[in-house]
Amino acid sequence: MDARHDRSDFSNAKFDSGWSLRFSAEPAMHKPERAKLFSYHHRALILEEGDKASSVFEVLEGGVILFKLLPDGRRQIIEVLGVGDVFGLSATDVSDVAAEALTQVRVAVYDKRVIDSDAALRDRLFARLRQQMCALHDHALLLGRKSAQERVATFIMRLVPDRGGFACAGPKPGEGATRVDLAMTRQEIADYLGLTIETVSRAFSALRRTGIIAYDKQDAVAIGDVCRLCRLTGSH
Amino acid sequence: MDARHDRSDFSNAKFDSGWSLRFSAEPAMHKPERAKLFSYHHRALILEEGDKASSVFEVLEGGVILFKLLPDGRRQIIEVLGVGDVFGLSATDVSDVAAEALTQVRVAVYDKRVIDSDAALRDRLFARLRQQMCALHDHALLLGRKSAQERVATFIMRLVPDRGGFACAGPKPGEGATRVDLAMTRQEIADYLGLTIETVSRAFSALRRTGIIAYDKQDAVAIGDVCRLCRLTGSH
DNA sequence: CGCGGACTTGATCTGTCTCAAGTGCCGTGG
DNA sequence: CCACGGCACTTGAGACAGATCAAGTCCGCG
Repeated sequence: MDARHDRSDFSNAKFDSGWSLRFSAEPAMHKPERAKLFSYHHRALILEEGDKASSVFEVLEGGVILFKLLPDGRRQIIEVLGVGDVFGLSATDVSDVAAEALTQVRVAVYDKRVIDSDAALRDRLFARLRQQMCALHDHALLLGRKSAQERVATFIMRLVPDRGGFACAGPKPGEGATRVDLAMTRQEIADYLGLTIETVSRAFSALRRTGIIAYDKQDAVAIGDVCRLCRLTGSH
Repeated sequence: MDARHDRSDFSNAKFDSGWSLRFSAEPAMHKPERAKLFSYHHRALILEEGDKASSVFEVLEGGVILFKLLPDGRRQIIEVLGVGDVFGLSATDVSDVAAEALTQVRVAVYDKRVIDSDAALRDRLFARLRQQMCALHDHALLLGRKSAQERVATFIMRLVPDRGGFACAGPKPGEGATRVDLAMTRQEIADYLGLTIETVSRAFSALRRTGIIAYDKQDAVAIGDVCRLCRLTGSH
């Protein structure tokens, strides 16, 4: 292991923002006003790298992945977005990433002028952007410094609401196994975590073998002891 | 190599935003109004993970690195910031990253209320944030999918102004070797690129051996043929 | 001149990738 | 109802890029 900076008293546990993903529509979702609404089906391409995109997209329901391709076909999934997340704003008026629907998806598209004229909307989108920025920071740490096992453990933890982060609630007394829906294929998980599909598969198998997770359908995972999984993320 | 998605006709060259870094003060820098000004010397810690930070920091002169630590001491440098870049805004009012001065640095710190009341300032900071978001996207691709050699080549290219990106000017006729100042130690480069110091050193040595770069002092690099280096980044 | 810190280089180790078979499941058609 | 094909996933064996361990070298500074 390289890059050890001695801070043995230090843990970033309490600073981990503990963001997590939700694909189901928010019950009391902000009503989108002055926005165009679009729907996309599972796996539909919403935006390509280089598409003109000066508007802001907000996910109302479902999941979206943002990815980039290298000329030789290598793919990196940059962000996995859930309800409330935003995309489409790049430095230029051309998108720097491609966007694909992970599930059936509903999005609101706001014109630049609408955003300029609506302070509340702007604040909401901006707050979310800051949240996504933190997620990108976390993910850079994962991609640059975590082992395959730690990456997969971190990935699963991100799907558990209210756990593993900054304000982790701890296990609710008498709570059974937590169930999470991966909503991504092994290939997509691999492209997100900077691994190969085989390495991801082996990491899942290893977690299952040690009894930390269980699953029959491979995308519906039951976590017996969330804290035990959390300890494998490398962050705590 | 995994994750090949056949798009043989595709190149992301034209979408690469080609952001680059500048550490010297902008000649016609926006005059910071209603902001507190601070200076930090080389290697000074500006912000720690977990520090209260609800204000926005803007780099006026010099370079800043943002990084995260894992409890066992592994470090990942998340962003390398130059003049005009911003930091300090996280999802909560607590910083999710630490910030350190890479050089002698001058920063402006804006209070939240000042930003709310000044549309021009807000637009400027927001535009820069979008730019940094694109840089984070690019960097995720680098960390997740590029080889050591490609990472180092990409790193050096980012220090070359106006080249390798979206709107690459191409070589100026009659232009000699381009000189860039790395401004970072090998350890910092390694922590930024998700590699070890030895691997970074070997990559630099290999580039020198093949004549693509030259250097005496190890942080002052001369690039004979920028296009040749650019072809090693994996992006083009 | 001698020391320390940053870098380089070599030798070896190892985690992840690559290549190659599987296995399981689900939908289709006989 | 079952055979079939296709796709996603799993598993194993071996290769290899990059990490680790261990000397060096270079250079600035007291």
